[in-house]
Amino acid sequence: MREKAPTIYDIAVLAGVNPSTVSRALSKPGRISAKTEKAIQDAAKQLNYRVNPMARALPTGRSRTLGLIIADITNPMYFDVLRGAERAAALSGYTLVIAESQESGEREAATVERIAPSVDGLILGTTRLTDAQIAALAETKPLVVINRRVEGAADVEAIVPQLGPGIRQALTHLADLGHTSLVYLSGPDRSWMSAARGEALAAQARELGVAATQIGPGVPTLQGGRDALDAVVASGASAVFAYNDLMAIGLLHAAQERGLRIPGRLSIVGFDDIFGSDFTSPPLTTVRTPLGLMGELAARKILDRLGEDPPDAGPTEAAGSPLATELVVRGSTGPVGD
Amino acid sequence: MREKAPTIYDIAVLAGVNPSTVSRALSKPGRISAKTEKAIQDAAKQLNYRVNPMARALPTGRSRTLGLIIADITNPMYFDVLRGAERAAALSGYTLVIAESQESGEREAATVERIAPSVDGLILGTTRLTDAQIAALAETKPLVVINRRVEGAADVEAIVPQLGPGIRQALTHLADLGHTSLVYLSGPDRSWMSAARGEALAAQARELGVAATQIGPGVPTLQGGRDALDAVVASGASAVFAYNDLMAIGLLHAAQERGLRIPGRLSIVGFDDIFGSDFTSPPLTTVRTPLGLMGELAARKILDRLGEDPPDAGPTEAAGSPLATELVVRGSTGPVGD
DNA sequence: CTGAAAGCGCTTACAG
DNA sequence: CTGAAAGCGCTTACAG
Repeated sequence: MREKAPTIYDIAVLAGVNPSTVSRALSKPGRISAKTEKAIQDAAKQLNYRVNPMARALPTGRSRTLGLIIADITNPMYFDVLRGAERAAALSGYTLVIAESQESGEREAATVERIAPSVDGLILGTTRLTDAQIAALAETKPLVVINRRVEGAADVEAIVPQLGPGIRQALTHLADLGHTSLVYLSGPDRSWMSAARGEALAAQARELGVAATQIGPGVPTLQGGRDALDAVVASGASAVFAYNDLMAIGLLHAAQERGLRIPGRLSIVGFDDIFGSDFTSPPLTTVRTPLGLMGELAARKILDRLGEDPPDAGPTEAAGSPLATELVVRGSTGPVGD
Repeated sequence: MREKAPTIYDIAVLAGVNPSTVSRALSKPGRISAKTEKAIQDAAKQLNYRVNPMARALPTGRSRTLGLIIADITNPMYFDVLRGAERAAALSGYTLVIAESQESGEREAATVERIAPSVDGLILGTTRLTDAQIAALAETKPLVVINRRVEGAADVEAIVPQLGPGIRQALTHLADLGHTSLVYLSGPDRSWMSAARGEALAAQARELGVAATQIGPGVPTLQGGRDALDAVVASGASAVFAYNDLMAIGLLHAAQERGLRIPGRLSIVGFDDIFGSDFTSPPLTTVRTPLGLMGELAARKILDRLGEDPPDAGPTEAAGSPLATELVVRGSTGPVGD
């Protein structure tokens, strides 16, 4: 029922040339005499030829495929990363393979084993692998990690947003509103990014002369945010930064259920600006992370290492500091004690 | 720097057998004498051998890869579909390739061209292809479409949720609250699912003796929901079903900004129960679509056609009617005129 | 510029 | 049960 697809041999017969010439004409146009090339193109069109990617992959060792591994596909943090990576890959004719590691280091290792052999490069979203494991993987093929820095592994590229600008803006915004003390509700202990946010916050708060304490660690979910309400209130701070938007939203809801006015009684700031963070009432003020760009950049770095030229200098490059965070002011922050 | 991976020839030498025996031992264990198999396994382990998926794909014509194509990766409707499909694929040792068609039929066709040759089966999320195009594709390899029915193409599997239960529950819920007239805010004209929801709603409303009108078409986004507020109010209905949650949430926000109490003045029901639909105040009442299951089922159907046995009879099968929708009652519906 | 040949790493009839 | 051989559909030195 399914008739077999035409091959370069069929084209060769039709165009009256050798199969190797067909291969050349199709894979590196321009290196062949114009008329031979045209005859081959015509024959290919006539036969409705499509190159067989598996057959091409064997001699070249390249599958033109990139892998993206994330802990939880439905974590909204990764929607934009996924989109950015997919678009960048598609622009270079690459295909994105995705796999979920489901929150466990062992599963992640198994997932990597499964995916790695068939991709030309790998992007690790939320990785729980050790630095050593990551470094070993990077020996094998181009590797980029997101939201984490790997020490002592020169060939592991890290895509980490620049926290400074967004945090500075947020702090200034709160100071302008009269806040003099704030608290950071941290995320998981093992989260590299949670620590980075806490440290950046503390450092800049010090500079601006506002008091900053830290509570946690918390689970990076809505429920984790809800659970932290008591501790947040107990901290006495008038403003809180949650590790991520999910926690911020959970906290917002819990606070409102207890009758605390937001932002009157408590100003809340999240991180990332995930989908849905503007659905709440009041909508969430948050430090936006350029997730889409991060995904795009991750894919581009791998493509560069694979020797693929950028399809064209998109608007991305134009931005001076593409990975800068920025404050998105919405309704969950306001004058202190309002 | 990157040393080349061991092959079955290396194993063959080490184990003192023919490469073809290695191939058999590795790809169909049990068909080989126990001790030879053990020797081969040991050698493979010692060399840290991994089968080369591209090399395996060439003679077999199977890449052990499934493709999922959706219009917009960041449409939350597809998060769970994606997850369900990825998990089902992973359970059978398959890998999921994903690609975005970006809302255009032509791009979708191009994307399909790019993906199809390297996958063993294809899942079409939001497809804009014509029935004829879909039928033609299905000649090539196993194909499943989601949220759409394709006429006259016996080999195209369609995964469509069962609208009846959820809609019946919603209608009963509203009737119990005293609502006697409702309006359906439809989605895009060309959306198969928008029409299906409208028809199911109209039919069941008739049965229950509640008046149902329809307005639209609308754009299936937050803004589309906002834009429909005037028309919804003008309809005079006390309750509105929006085509999807995004529109429902947009409508909710616009209504509140105009000072309409929700649900006092207007009860709002969405469809799908996407991520974030419980972030609003009041949280959204919605007809949940079993998106994750749909993705899982889509992948399973393809795997079945590829001759892969179900890894084990998971809880999924247990459910009598796995694709039934169900009402999730939250705060956006209430007594009429409250 | 193009042909003839070898090879990529597997799988699978075909023999024995 | 296992070996020897051919083949999957490409690519790429090597000649000419």
